[in-house]
Amino acid sequence: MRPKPLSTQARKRPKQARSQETVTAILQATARVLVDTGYEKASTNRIAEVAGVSIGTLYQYFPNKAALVAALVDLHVEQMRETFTGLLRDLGEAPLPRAVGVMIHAIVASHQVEPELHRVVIQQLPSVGGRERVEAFQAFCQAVVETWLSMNARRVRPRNHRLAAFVLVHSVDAIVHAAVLEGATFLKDEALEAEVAELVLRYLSPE
Amino acid sequence: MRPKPLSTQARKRPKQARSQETVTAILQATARVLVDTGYEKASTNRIAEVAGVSIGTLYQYFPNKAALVAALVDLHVEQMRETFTGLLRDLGEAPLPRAVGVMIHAIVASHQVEPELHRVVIQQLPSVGGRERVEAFQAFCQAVVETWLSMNARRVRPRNHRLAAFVLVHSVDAIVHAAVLEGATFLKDEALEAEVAELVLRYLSPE
Amino acid sequence: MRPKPLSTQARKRPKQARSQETVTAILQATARVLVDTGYEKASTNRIAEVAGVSIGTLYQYFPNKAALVAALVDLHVEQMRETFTGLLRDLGEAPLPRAVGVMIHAIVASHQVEPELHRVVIQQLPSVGGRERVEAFQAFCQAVVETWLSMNARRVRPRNHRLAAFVLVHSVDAIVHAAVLEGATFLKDEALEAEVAELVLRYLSPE
Amino acid sequence: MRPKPLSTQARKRPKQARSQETVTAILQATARVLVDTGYEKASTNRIAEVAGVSIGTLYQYFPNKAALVAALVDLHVEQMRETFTGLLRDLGEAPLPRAVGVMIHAIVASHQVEPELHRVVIQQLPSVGGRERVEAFQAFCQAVVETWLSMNARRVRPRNHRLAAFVLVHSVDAIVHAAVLEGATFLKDEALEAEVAELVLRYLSPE
DNA sequence: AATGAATGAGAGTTCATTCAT
DNA sequence: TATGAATGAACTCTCATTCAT
Repeated sequence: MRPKPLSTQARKRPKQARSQETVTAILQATARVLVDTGYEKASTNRIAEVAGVSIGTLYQYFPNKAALVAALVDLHVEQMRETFTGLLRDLGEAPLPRAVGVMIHAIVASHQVEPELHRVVIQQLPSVGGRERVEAFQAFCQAVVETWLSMNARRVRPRNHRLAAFVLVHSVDAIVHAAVLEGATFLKDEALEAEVAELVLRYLSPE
Repeated sequence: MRPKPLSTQARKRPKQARSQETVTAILQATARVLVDTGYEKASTNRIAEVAGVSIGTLYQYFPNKAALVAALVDLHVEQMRETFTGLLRDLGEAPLPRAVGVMIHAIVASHQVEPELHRVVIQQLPSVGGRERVEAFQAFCQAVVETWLSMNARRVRPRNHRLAAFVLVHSVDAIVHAAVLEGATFLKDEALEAEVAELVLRYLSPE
Repeated sequence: MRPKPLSTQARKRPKQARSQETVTAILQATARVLVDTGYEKASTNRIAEVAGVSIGTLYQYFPNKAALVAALVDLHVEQMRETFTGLLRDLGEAPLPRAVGVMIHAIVASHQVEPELHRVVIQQLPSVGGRERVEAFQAFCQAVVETWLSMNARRVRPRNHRLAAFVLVHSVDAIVHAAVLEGATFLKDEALEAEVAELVLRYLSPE
Repeated sequence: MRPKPLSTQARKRPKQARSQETVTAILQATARVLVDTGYEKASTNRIAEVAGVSIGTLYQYFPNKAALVAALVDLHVEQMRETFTGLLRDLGEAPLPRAVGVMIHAIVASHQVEPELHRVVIQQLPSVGGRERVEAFQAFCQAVVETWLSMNARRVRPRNHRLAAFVLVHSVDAIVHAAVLEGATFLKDEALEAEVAELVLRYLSPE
């Protein structure tokens, strides 16, 4: 007997074009159902129905519900990461205020990729297969910030870069989260983004 | 399907001592099962069993699962609120650094009331009956901070007190959350608390 | 979290009279469905339906299908055992031919307790939970015969009593089985029983 | 439900060499999967995979699962039959003890052709397509024995040859079965075979 | 006030089988 | 002749909830 496939791994890599479309359809349906009905009420049968495939087809590609959701979260996190890193190119020698502005904007932007899906992912997903993937993204952001702090050590006040990265990423993240979840009245004008910049700059400034 | 009861309110207010004990036992069992097995696997039958009470008895006091969880969350939030406000007495005329230190400590302390339960409440609870109650506590904190800012308007830099309260509460909250969830290596020494104080003080300082 | 109940153990011991009836009804329904449709097509839903209880009730008493069938087999084997031992009292000092006749008759009789159910149990049950229980009965019969041989060592030819018991019990058992399964044309007249007695007596006779 | 195909017959007789190999691969895979995972867990998809063939190809040669298993059982029974008859040549005028010894050995040997597969076939196969084929082999053995009894009528005691064949074949068969299934500790030394010969000879001996 | 047996919709998942390519 | 994506009925089992006692 073969070992049971690890619960959150995809079942097979589709080879034909048709299957690729099917997988895409299933993941899109998963996102939609998750957003519409929440995780609790999102059943695999419903997802298959929305995807326009039979339940059997769904299970050909995903061994269980957790794996299905995990795949979707992976996709989402990957998109956030791309958006984030894409906005961070050429940051090296920018002056402090500009650098901070860019980084904050990158975080904000990465949270605005499919914000409704993001809300569900953050708020409702059970630990297994969901949350840790998002936390991995946060860890990645922290690493980026910590690296940047080290590279600009002479220009910033904090000496413990890891601690500073921890403080900064969580602060900014939380504020952005909250703003996104509140329906974004704050986010639309740039007051919030500026205020966050103020927070960060003052925290980093030598003196 | 039978029509779903909509209420999240408790069914009856027990007046006799014995009933009160029963309710307490049920809520404690709910907390334990929630912590032990997570929300997904916490069934009402299991909770009744752990409480040493029949399932029928449980439903005499709580009309449905949501109400049960809601009552537990209410209790928890109430304890957080008490801890929080308890630490905030006589803050009126304290100098800025001390006032900030006290407030930060109050937030930290309120998060350390039954931290395991807190983790479950924050991470796993479905919207209904759980999250909005926690958010209500955050809103309360924000109101407190906003009030304090207004009362100390001359001594602090930000002019938009609502925005500042939003920024501060979410920042501090998120950092504390994260620290609690990470197993609290940071929290034990006071480095983190000091760093957060730095963040807030610099944000508030005029010029 | 409690350890998962071993797969073939019953779930709870019913305390009220009503539940005892329910359990009986479920087991009877299991027997009927097993006989009517065979093991493969016997679904738990069908069994519950025939028993006149809901599927949930069935699962209150039996944690899974295997446990349900196992309980039924236990009951059946117990009845066979009672029939068998009931016919064996006062065998002690009977002359050889009479003793052999009685034992053979006991085996035949024990196979005629609900022969249709017996057929299903023997022919169709998957290893888990079914077969080994029947094999335990065979082992029991072997032990009885071996004991009897030892107690009558002077009167019988074979010296290796364990081997002799093995040979005898399997022979008689198989012949009876086959006769039962073939629709019992042989069994009705006593020719077969006499012939088996011949086989055994000749095997046991000293010289 | 689509109408279920009723046939147990193979779909087409492969004529080309390649097809023949494919069929062989499928049947070998069936045997392996049956032995490894048991009948319950043996799925046609799994068999096709093990055979290194697509599920579609499997269904080109076998109209359904029953036919597939039936073909395998046919093969197995055919091999048993060949082994059996192969050892029975030139039995005609052999003295009684030798003849009996040869026949018993033939039965034992025929049960040792792929004993693991035999176990599965005997223990696990559902009636349809499996069991009756094995019973056909038993009937064949009975016919052989009955014929031999008739041809040696003067030398043997029993007058009802059909009944005697029934008794003998089932006895020997059962003992051999049981020995094979028990892991064959008895079978290895020849004590068992000798004891069975004793049983049979005494049963057949005139007076 | 307390019990616990009973309910049953609906969940996740499997697998024999088909058919367009 | 071979492929493998797609199908969907049917399965086992859970759990929030009710109600007669």
